[in-house]
Amino acid sequence: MITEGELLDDLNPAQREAVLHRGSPLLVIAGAGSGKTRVLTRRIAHLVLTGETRASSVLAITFTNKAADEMRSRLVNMLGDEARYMWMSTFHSACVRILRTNAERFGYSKSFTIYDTQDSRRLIEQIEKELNVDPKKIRPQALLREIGAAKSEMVDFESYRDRASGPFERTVSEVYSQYQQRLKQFSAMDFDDLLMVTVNLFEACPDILDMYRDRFKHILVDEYQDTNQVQNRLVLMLGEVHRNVCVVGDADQSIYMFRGADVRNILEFEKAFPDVKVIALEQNYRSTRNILDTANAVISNNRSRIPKNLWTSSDTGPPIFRYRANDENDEARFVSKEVKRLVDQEALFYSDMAVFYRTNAQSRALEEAFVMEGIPYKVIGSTRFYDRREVKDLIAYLMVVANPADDLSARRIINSPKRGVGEATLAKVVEYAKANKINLVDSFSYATEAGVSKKASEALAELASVISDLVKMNDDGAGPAQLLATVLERTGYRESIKSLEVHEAQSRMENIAELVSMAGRFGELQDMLETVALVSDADDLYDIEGKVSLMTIHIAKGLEFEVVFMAGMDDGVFPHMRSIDDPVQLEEERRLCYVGITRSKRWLYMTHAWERMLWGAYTSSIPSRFISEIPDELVRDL
DNA sequence: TATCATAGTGTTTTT
DNA sequence: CACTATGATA
Repeated sequence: MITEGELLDDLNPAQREAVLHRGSPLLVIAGAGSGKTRVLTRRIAHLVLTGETRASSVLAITFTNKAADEMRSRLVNMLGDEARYMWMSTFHSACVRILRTNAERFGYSKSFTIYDTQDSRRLIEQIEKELNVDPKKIRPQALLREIGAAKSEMVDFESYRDRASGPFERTVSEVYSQYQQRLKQFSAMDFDDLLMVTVNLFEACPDILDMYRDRFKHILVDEYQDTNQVQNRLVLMLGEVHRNVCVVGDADQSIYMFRGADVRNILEFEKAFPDVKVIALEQNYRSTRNILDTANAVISNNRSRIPKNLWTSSDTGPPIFRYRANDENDEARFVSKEVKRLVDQEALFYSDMAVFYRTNAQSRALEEAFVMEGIPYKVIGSTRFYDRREVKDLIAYLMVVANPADDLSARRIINSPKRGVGEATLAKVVEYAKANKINLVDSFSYATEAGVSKKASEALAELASVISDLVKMNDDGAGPAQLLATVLERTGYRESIKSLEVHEAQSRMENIAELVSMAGRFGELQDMLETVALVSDADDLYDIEGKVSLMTIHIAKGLEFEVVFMAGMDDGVFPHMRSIDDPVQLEEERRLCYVGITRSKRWLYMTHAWERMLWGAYTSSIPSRFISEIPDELVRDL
């Protein structure tokens, strides 16, 4: 176990102050690379080590599950097993935990289902059709976005209805209301509900709120600049009594406005707690001076910004390298050659390097070039493993087993694998379920009564019997892996894949195998489904050993690399077209650029292409304005 | 009902 | 271009 001295020894005065401060709320303004994670970890360790707080009274919120796991394992190293009792997770995971414990108090089943964005979109599209709204004219995504925005400001569908004006908002209002009713009926919640419903729960049941307020003696939140209003509300609610709230953030790294994040929460925090202690961490330990100067030069172009002076005592380092490529293939070739050269001449490892881009689509050309050069790489993010068709299909079976009220998942499995159930059959069972007020899954056994053809009703009866067996197995304690194996065999899912094209079949089987092996790590179905619903792209960061990492800049937040390539530095790509004529959004793009630059410890490359394949046609572009914001003397052309 | 071909349509970023 | 939605045909 670590000693108190060791905890504080290698900290600078500001960091130490942040670790030691007591007695009032604390706001740590932490510049990029200033050691905020270290401060957060040490602060928690110090609280527990000195006996001031028990680990189980600590609530620490991070941006990703991965970050939470890392912090927890560091704390376990410092404090021993007691650290395992800390609440350390994302807002979403913490809320799920609270909601599961108290679900019955507000009319949801304890085994409520969590819908991801894709599920929500499907449900909304379904509702649009029922309401005779053309999903082509008003895209489900647009509705979901609007509904999500409302939820992140805690506007429920009743209040939305009251304030709706104009045709669009009235449509949204109708869909929103239907959507919520349906979610409730299915005992399901979407991402935004997890947060909003928790706040509602606390408001409706003061005794529950008091319980958690009392329990969490210390609350710590990382990446505060990326919290939205509901999250802010949760923190303020929970922290109100003990007031031992410590939040860490950097307004210059706020890059999730589009998701409802509100930098003003940092200011709100100061307003909510007038006696707040503010500590600024301004020494950067990560990057060379050239990189820091570059970052500072770029970000200083943001007008709505509180100036800050991030400094470093490290060496000047290499200049920023710029390459002007003919097209995206030339750009990718340059990057791959340079990666090779750095490995050969600078004795760097592949895992020291990362390539960042603005949009996932840009990874393609890079991947091709890497394959060509034989460079090992890993694309982080892009299509989530759990979003793959076959994976979602199989998980839908498990979701129905865990929560039979989940009609959306029932709809998904009704004809996958294909069992001769089409639109007509679906309509009949849906109608039957509605008329008899039963779950859609339960209607499968009454297909004949519902007027379904003999062939289809036989298929549905068989499906119903498989599901009831699965439910029984689950009750008897069979693990998720065993359930999956049963689904694969009994439903003919495995068999159905054989009819696919060889390459496709192989890739699907691989994914299924991975899913089954992942399921094997869980004893409880519910645990598995929860993990599946809440893991993010960024949580996928294992397995980069010996590989170059490719990712969007958003995912790169919080990471650092010896060498960073920022590809696609073209006006229109980055900053993105849709942000260019809105000053507010342009500033967010610039912060994103700042985040990218500050990920680099030593080498930074920016590449741009004069021509780029876009929507199947070559489009010409000019270098990103962000490049021209870097002082010339820091840049070297290659 | 399934399958195939064709048309149309859309691409930011994600817990 | 790549994906999906739609519609004609078996």
